[in-house]
Amino acid sequence: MNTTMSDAGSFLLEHGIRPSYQRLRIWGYLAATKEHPSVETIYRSLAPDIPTLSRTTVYNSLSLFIEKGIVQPILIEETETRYDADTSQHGHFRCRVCGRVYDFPLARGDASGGLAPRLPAGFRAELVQLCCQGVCASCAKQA
Amino acid sequence: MNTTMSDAGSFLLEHGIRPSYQRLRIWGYLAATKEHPSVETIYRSLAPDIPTLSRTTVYNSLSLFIEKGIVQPILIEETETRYDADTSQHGHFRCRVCGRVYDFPLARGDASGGLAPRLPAGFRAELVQLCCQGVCASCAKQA
DNA sequence: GTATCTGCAAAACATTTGCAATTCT
DNA sequence: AGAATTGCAAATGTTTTGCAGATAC
Repeated sequence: MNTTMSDAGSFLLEHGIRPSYQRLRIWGYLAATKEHPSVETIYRSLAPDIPTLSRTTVYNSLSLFIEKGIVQPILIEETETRYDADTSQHGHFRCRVCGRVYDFPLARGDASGGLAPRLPAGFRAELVQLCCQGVCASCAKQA
Repeated sequence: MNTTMSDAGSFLLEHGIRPSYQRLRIWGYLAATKEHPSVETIYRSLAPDIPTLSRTTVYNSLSLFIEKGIVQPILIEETETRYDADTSQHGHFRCRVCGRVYDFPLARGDASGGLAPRLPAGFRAELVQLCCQGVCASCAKQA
């Protein structure tokens, strides 16, 4: 990705988010990584550079991003929520050895498979998530 | 389901779990419900009947059940983990209005769709979960 | 009699809330 | 000035841990 800070500003504005310095930095960090970081990871990555940053602001910003639809929370760990700036349809894989969370593409889904599950009549899904757990290629090699 | 207490005892034994009274009751409760209860729900349901029961024992028992593969934790709520005694392949739907978690069957999965996602080479999935969120039929009717 | 299991109390975390200080317009 | 935002401190709620007593084999 080749997103400059001012691009990010426009992007936030377009989604009804006032681009404060903290929000820009948090968004910038999240958009640039594929690590699916937790609040703690985001905080620790930015804090050295933004000494006054607080965890509360990270929580606040992420809640706002989720509400505005530009970030997706990933419930793949028992202990903490992870966040993903990629809101396109894809699956997540968590390695139980190293803890990393990977994206993976979904098989081209026909209406009945993939991520368009056949729900009972009257049920309307707004959000669908496919989460796997296992051992990643990198950790499997070392075993 | 038509599981008696002694059946449950054999079932636990077969899975390497010593069937203490508490474990029997917790397993019995979980196996009989489709509510996907949290620790708190299980505790509050059994405590009136087992006055000395502690949340710790509920946590301990569930951890053991998960380790032995007879219970699945469901990470579908941000606040608390829910548990399912049905370890067969199925999806979960959480209603954001009433909070209930429903099971739903998965579309017959061909190898590339359903719940057999195409992972990158070297990745081995041990657990796959499909979680949806939205509004259930019952809550949609009332709106 | 030795292992295991239970349950209380305290600790450890992640997350939320209240509020005062700060920043932006 | 007025509204939104930040960040500290305290509260909340879930889950874990240490340990002493109870229970099972």
